[in-house]
Amino acid sequence: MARKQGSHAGITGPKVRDVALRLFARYGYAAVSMRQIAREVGVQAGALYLYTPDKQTLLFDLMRGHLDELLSAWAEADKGGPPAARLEAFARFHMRYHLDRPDTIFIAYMELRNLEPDNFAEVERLRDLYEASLIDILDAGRAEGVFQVPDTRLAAKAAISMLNGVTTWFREGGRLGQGEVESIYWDMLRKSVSG
Amino acid sequence: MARKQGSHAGITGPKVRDVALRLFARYGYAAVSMRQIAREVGVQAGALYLYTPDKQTLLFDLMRGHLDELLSAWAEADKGGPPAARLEAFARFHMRYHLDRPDTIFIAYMELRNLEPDNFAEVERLRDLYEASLIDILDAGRAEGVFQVPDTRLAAKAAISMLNGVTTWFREGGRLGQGEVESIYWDMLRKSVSG
DNA sequence: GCTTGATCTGAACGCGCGTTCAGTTACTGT
DNA sequence: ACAGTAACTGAACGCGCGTTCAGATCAAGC
Repeated sequence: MARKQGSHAGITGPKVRDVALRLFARYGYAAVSMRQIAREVGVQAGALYLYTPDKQTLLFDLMRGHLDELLSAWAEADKGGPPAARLEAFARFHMRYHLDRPDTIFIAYMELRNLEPDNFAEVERLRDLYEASLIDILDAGRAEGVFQVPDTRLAAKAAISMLNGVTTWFREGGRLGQGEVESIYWDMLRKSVSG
Repeated sequence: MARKQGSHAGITGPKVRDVALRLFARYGYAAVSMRQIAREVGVQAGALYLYTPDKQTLLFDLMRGHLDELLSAWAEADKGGPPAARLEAFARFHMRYHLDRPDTIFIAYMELRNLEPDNFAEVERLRDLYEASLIDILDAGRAEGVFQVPDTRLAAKAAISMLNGVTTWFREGGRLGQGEVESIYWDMLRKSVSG
């Protein structure tokens, strides 16, 4: 039997990506089988190949899609203004965006080594693009004298590492709310780049 | 044929762990097969089971061994003194220790999800122990008024995230030397917990 | 020189892997 | 009513997986 009712292409396609995202995040790309994905989608394994040419592309599409969205979301959120304000906006945007998409972010940082070289290069390019927007802010602030950092590229890496750290432990309903955590982290970041 | 010459137990055992460490770090636990490990060690797959009961235990032993060493290394490196000095010692120790063992650290942070529940709990316990030593320093500094942090547990997590970040990009022979990077990171950390 | 035990091989076990494809079903357009 | 096509099944392909184990080999102790 096939296709129990109605057209499914518009449903099954996204569902495949959703399920793959969740399973890859939980168990890791290498540990998840196509049959396992198919089972949770509710189809046989063969049907997955109507929506992706292979498993590797499935992973790559998830990563590139994430980075595309991240870049355009920040482009929209960036209101300009003085560097200090832009940095705060960046920090809060980054934490909020990441906390809202834990699975996506987990994959983006953990499954890099499972990308084939070409795919890895493209993902890295997009990541550098995002990092560059933070470096821009730090450069602008240093030029104005409001930030004191010996090396903005290094500071950008340190800042992103710190902000990313939130995603590894924060859980809704814990000791502190998301807003409090955001403020505390922002405060630490602010001081770290100031005199 | 078996055992070409001399006794090998003292050689093969550590070699298995070394190879497993390197391969797990490069390709991920799930993506590395026992046959692949055996090939690089120079034995047949069956021989590995003289040195580990199974693949999972091999991973767990690497992790627990790492954390045991980390804890005792810090216990030895911690010279006490005023909180600011202890924090600097911690930061520099942490970066140096991690940069010296990139493969070990990579596994310790990436393969947690591949640990069975009991093993995970033990690893988490040891990690919390290490984090607690940083929290102690921050608490002491706050009590003396030299650190201004609203939440020492949060600050400890933020600090460790930031310091860990170094390991994801630093390569010997790059734009900056290890000493410079250490100093810049320490400076950012120092400011982030100060008024 | 013989036995003992440590060390390792080589083959095998059942199983699941990613992927392909001929065939089947259910809907759509005419 | 019928053809066409989108969506999917179910079986199969060759292959590698983790693990076990009987047997081979060599070093050491008596």
